[in-house]
Parts: sequence; structure tokens; C-alpha cells
Amino acid sequence: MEQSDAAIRTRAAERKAPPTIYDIARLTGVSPSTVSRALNKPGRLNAQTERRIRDAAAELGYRINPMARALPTGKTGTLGLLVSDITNPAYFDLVRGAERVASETGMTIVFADSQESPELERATAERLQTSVDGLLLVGSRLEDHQIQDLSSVKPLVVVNRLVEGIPAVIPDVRPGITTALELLREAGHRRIAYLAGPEASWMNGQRWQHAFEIAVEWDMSIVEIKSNAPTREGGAEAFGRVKAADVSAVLAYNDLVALGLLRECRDHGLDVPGRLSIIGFDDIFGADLPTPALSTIRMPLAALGERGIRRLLTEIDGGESEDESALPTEFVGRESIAAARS
Amino acid sequence: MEQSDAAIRTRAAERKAPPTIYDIARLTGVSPSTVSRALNKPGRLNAQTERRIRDAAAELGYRINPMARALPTGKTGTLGLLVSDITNPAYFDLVRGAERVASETGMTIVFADSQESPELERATAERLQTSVDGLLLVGSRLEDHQIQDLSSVKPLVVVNRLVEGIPAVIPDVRPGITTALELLREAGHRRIAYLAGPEASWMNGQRWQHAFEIAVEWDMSIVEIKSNAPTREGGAEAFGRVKAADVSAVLAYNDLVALGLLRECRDHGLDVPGRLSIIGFDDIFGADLPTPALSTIRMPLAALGERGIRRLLTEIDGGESEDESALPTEFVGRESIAAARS
DNA sequence: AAGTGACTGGCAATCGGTTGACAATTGTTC
DNA sequence: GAACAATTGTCAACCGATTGCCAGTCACTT
Repeated sequence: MEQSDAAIRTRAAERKAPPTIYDIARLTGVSPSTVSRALNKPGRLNAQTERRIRDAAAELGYRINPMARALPTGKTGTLGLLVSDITNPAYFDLVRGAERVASETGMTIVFADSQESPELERATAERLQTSVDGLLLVGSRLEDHQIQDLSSVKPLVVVNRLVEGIPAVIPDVRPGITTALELLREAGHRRIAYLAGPEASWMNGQRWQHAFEIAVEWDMSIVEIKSNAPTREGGAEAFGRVKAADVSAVLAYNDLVALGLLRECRDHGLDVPGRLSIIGFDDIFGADLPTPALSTIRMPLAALGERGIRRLLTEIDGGESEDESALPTEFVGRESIAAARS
Repeated sequence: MEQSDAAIRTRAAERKAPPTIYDIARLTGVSPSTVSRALNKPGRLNAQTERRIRDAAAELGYRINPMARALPTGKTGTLGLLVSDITNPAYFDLVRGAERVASETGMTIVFADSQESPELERATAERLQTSVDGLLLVGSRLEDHQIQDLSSVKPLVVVNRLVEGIPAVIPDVRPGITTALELLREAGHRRIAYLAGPEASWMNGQRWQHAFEIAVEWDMSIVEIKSNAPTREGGAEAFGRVKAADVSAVLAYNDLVALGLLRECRDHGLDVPGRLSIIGFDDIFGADLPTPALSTIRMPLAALGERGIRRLLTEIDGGESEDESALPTEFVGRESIAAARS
């Protein structure tokens, strides 16, 4: 016991330097540059030599030192992914999608969140930029010119946002909102509210604007209600204002605020969906858990993550890429909506 | 419009190389090594010179190139954080805690998940090791010797796991389980089941073992029921086995399986908690959402993340650090438990 | 006035790769 | 058999920092 324990400690302490191309060169009797070519430029060398070098590399357990390579090439093999709030489950699928594409292409993702703070976002973005090949900004709360400035340093792609001159990947919120409002109208709702998200969120603007346009077109009354934070707490705090607004249905900025509102309604004995219908946005983990289960508008999150990374990669390669079509959202009907009381 | 658009594109295309210490050296008329000292060894230089250099650096918007620094020093300023499944909300708080400590100390965290696959975990760990100063393995599904091997390459700390010779940060699951079983016993439960998690999970072993010991000690009958995956789906699939086991209460490996089981009970008309009491583990986001809200055993996740990173940092500095006390878990009573029917 | 030591700042080697230029070798063609 | 081309591998410079060693200054002792 003690013996093996000691052995392990020793082993850990003795961490020897990992093998380099110089070690491989010595072992095979060629020059380091030849080793580099054998490993990176298949075909450039004699097939036998290449074989020998590759075998030696495998035998030594050689792994390239990314830092050393990054120096002359300027390529780190790393992409930065910056989200506004890591504790929002909506980002799960997006991160998963991004990660999948990244690992397919042998890239590493550095993942960070800005806790809904623009200052922190800018600082983090700048810090990351020194060590990544490109940056993916998801739901950025920065101002347009700040994003443009960042983009002048390193390739950058925004998701859930549009900024002039910056490549972007966005969903089309219209299909989902249209279906949702259609259902509400058919169910007799005439007065609805939009429970807003952060003002700095472009996505929030989109959701409000389309809901507004459609409601106006269909002759429903619509009001915007502020919420303090795009969280469950924020949704709960808005309860009083929602109640006072005298509406029969609420479309929320996202599922978090919808869930917060839903819970608060229950705690105050306000019947959902009997007296108030609630619709969320994103279809996050847990949206189906409460009673009534939350109806929501599903975002194509995994696809946004995948496309975001793909777009970033072509941006890094300097390739042109035509703008792809926006990814559609989809209404997910659950139990939180019902007919309006006449 | 087109004009400014073109301007932005041009700007992005013209990405000029960021300033280096050589630029600063030229601007201030000193040598690069002096610049390096001015920036990293405060006091080593004449105060005026240092001032001049710092000002010049600020003016140029200099940011150190982490790659270039990493080469001679071997320090990348980056830590790897590897979790078993990024879509498990349990990791939120842990990641947040880890991130906080890391950014306090100026470190960057690279975050990755292994999707419950040991092979992927090993591959990812090895890949990360080439570019980080140390690795934090959370809920690793690897075997002990694999972890020990990894540890012989770079500093490594495990969370929610114990491996001989490897520094670890773990919670103490006993307080939470003890309180939970105490409540069940007082409520008249005599036959309970443990709905298991992955066999490769050390944490699963802990939870089962302590529940087992306590149940035996208190003369309650206890059985272990396998689940296919530590997810909501896995919990739902176990419903039949749970029902067949003829128990009045279930302690689940984690909240995900508990939530899955809870939902399945509801869908099959099995009254929770009237006929079956359910207790989860972790207290994840959403545990309080269903009706009945899920009782659970809360893990000190943020603290685990913080301590994990701290421990890793001292490990990197080669410092000794005495083992801290295990962090206690805590029972969170909600609606999913009730008295057993006699 | 020579000796001592503290303080400053420069030189040059080094980390581990990449890559353009070139030399050596081999094969091909007339 | 000489001229030429293609193939293969080496040389050496370079990426952007860090750091041990040394030299020059200057003030202060004795």
C-alpha cells in the first residue's frame, strides 16, 4: 500500500518532458525539419522515411506541442465560445452542437460566460482573442461597434444577433411566433403581453418586434412588460405587472422567465392556463416538467452551434461563404395555454 | 451603407499583427528583455523606465502572447475541466465555481465533456493535456490506472472520485443520505430501493454503499435497481422494475433519473408520493418544477468546483496541501415524499 | 583614490516547432 | 556519357517571449 502509493507519488513528481521532434530526429537519424515534414506534409518525403519517422513518433508517444506550433504559424487550433450566461440551460444544446463540429475538425473549444455583464464580456473576449483562432459570440450584449472592433483583431462570428459587416448565424423566430399567436387567437385571446428580456439582447428585440407586428396585423392588443433579469427570479418578479396588465396570455422572452412567472402564478393561486396562458421561448431542459407543462417556441440550438462554428472556420480560412437561410423555430404545444375566458 | 459596409470588411481583412515587446522596445529605445522585465518583474527596473515602458505598452494596446510565453516557461495559463456530460444541469454550479476561482487567478478554463464515454474521455484528456497546465476530472468514468497514467503527464485533480495517489475533492454524501433515510423511516417506510447510476461512477458506488449501510443498520430492506443511463430516459425506463420491486420509496442516483421516474409514475397513474416516495440527488435546476416537487440531496457543487481548481493550482505550484474535510451534502425536503401506506 | 556593492539594462541562448532556399542524389533523355 | 529534371532531405532563419550572466554606473566606505 505505502509502497505503491510512494511509487505513484514519485511517478507524478518525475513528470519527464514530453518527447519533441528533436527526440524523433535523433532516434531516426534525420533532421528535425524532416520529422516536421513527415508528420505534416504526407507525400513530401520518401514513403519509407515517412513510415520510419511515423513509427518512431508513435513509439515515443509523441504529441505535438500546440504552443510551439502556434508561434510560427499563428494558428492555435482553438476557438472561443462566449455565451451570456452559462447557467441558462438553453446553451446546452448549442454548446454540444458547437463541440461536435469542433472536435470533428480537430479544434478545441474554450468556453466562457459573461454573466450577463457587457464589461465582463468585452474583457473576456479580449483575453480569449490572444489565444484563439476565432471567436463565436452567442447572444452578445455588446454594442455593435464593440463587436466590430473585436472583429478587426481576429475572425469573429455572432450567433443570435445581427451586426453590420459581421458574419452571423441566426434563427428565424417568425414561424414559431406566428403559430403561437395563431393558436392564441383561435383560442379567443385578444389582449396579450410580451414579457421582455434584456434590452441589450438583439434576440429580445426580434421576438418583441415580430410578436408586435403579427399581433397588430391580426388586431390583437399587445403590451410589453419589462422584467428585471432573464431568469426565473426575473419572471417571478414580473408577476404583479403581468396581473395588472389585464391580459389573457403572455409570451415570454425565454423559458426561464416563463417558468418563474408560471411558478409565481401557482403560488398566488392564479390559474394557468385557466385565467392566463403562458408561452415561453427556447424549449429548455425542464420546460415540460411543471404542471401545467410549458408551451414554448423551440429554437434550433444545436444547429445554431454547429453552423456558428462552421461559419467561423470558413471565416478563419478566409473563405467566402454565402449566407445560409435562417434556421426556423417551431412551436411546441404543451399544457400552459387554453381558451380565453369570455 | 455600402460604403461603411465596405469599410468594415476592409478593416476586418486588414487585421494587422498585434504589437509585440519588440514594438514596445523600439518605441521606448530599450531592449526587448528590458520590456519583458518591466512588465513581469515590477521593481527590477528603474521606476521611470518601467513607467515609460508600461505607458508605451498601454498606448500600443499590447497584450502578451500566451503561446510565446508558454514556450520558454512551459506554463500556458490554462486549466482543463472535463465533465462526464455537459447536458447534466448538475455541472452548472460546479463550472461556475471553477470559473470564478480561475478568473480570479487569471487562468483560463478549457471546458469539455466526454458524453459518458470512457474512450472519449481518455482521448479528450490526452488532447487537452498538451495545452493546459493541469486537468480537473469531474466524475471520471476512467479506471484508476488510466487516471494515474494521465497524472504522470501533467498535474491532475479528481472531483467526485477517489483514486490512490491522486489529489481529490469529494463531498460527504452521508449527512444527506442519513437525513433522507431517517425521514423515510419515521414516515413508516420499511422497503426501499436505490435506483443506480453508471457502474463506472465512483459517486454511484458511494451513494449506494452509504444508503445500504444505513438501511441495514436501521433494519430497513433495500434493493439496488439498475438503470440504463443516468438521464431522464434512463429513469423512465426503470419504472417497470421499480414497480415490480414492491418498495414504498426510491432513492435515485441523481435528479435526472428521479425526474424521469417521477414523470413516468405520473403517466402511469402511480401516485407520488401517495404510493411511492422519490428522492433524487444533486438538487439540479428544475428539481423543484414538477408536481410533486422533487425532494433531493443537495451537493455542494459550486464549492466542489472552487476547491477543485484551488487544489489543482497548488498542485501545479508543486505545493503540498493537506487534505481538506469533505464537503457535506444536505437533504432538501419537497413534496415527493410522504408517509408509507400501512 | 581605490574598493565594495547595489542597481540598471543589454546580450544571447533557449523553448519546439515551421518553412523557403538550396544541395545532394537519383533517374531520364538525347 | 553529358545535360537536365525530379525527388529527397538539410540548413538556417524565424515566431515572441523569458532569463542567466555580465558589464557599466553610481554612491558610499575606508
